[in-house]
Amino acid sequence: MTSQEQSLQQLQSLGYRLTPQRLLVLAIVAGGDGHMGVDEIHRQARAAYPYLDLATVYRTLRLFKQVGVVTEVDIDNRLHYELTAPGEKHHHMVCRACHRALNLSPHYLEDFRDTLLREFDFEPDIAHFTVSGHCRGCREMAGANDQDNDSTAGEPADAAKRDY
Amino acid sequence: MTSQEQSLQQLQSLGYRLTPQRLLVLAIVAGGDGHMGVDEIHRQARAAYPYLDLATVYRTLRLFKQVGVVTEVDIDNRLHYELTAPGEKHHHMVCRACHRALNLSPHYLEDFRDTLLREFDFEPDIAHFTVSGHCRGCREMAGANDQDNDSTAGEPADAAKRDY
DNA sequence: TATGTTGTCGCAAACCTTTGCAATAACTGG
DNA sequence: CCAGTTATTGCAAAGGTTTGCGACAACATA
Repeated sequence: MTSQEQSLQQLQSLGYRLTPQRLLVLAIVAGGDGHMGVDEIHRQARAAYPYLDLATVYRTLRLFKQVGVVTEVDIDNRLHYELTAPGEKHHHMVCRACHRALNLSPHYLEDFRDTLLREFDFEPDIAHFTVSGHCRGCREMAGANDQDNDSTAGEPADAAKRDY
Repeated sequence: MTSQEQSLQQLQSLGYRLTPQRLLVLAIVAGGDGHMGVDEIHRQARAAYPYLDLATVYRTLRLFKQVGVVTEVDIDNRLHYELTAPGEKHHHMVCRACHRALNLSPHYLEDFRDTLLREFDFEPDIAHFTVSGHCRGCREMAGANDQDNDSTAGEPADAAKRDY
């Protein structure tokens, strides 16, 4: 049984229905390499099934996330999704300057999770954990920038103070 | 010199202008207890200055965040802000079920930050760090729920599978 | 296969947040 | 104190995401 079939069976066993829309979205996310934007998923889905609504894509992906089939990554305030590969799970570090997403092994979060659970009875949602910050390249480029550079621009190299 | 005056002077020294709108928003955030929603800030601001636009409130808060004057907290996909109290800095754990925000001492994040910096040259944006998950009360209520319960409902206690 | 139940879809509208733009106001230098 | 520069505002519109609702379709049962 493939990973996709497992996901479908899991959905069904939880009482969710297997609709063509869901099969389609799952196939597309599984077919893409790495995280895909919602609009891209929608565009590809429309190619096969033109009536599929964007709202349905959002709902489907939200459901998939909830059952663990996909992992959600917030990149520059836009939702992206990738298949949750069992055995290759990872979290993400997203650079706020260049908006690239780097993978982060779960290993780095285990201690943190354990601490929160032990100290506060708080179970962090590490499954869809994303750390935002600045990657090496963009940090070098920005030079001796203080602490909280929140440049939302598309490209780095514009550390000017205008247009906050 | 009060903390607010310091903030204002910092803004000015960075080349930003001191406008009545900014003074007002700062005063309101400073006056509130804990994090405030944008709409609430806007509502209070309007009482004093009816023409103040919501977009200005957003822009002002974004600027304040960027300079470190306020801390941003994402609660249930809505932005909230609180004054960054020097010496009492803290991060947040936000429960996805009851949407309450708990404070988290920076101490718990230092190791994590150091590791990311050392291993990946990635500087996490811990200043506005928020961990989402489930708090004690909601975990007890949900019982033996598996892993990723993403109930977006307003109140707990409805762990039914409908309305994903 | 026919029928009932109810989860899901498409559509439209709402929500929160951001952005483009011309008019305005804060700061600078004279 | 006046004029020039340019950051900032208000407004309107867009952008990404969510939601209400009636029609529809997936699943179960017989």
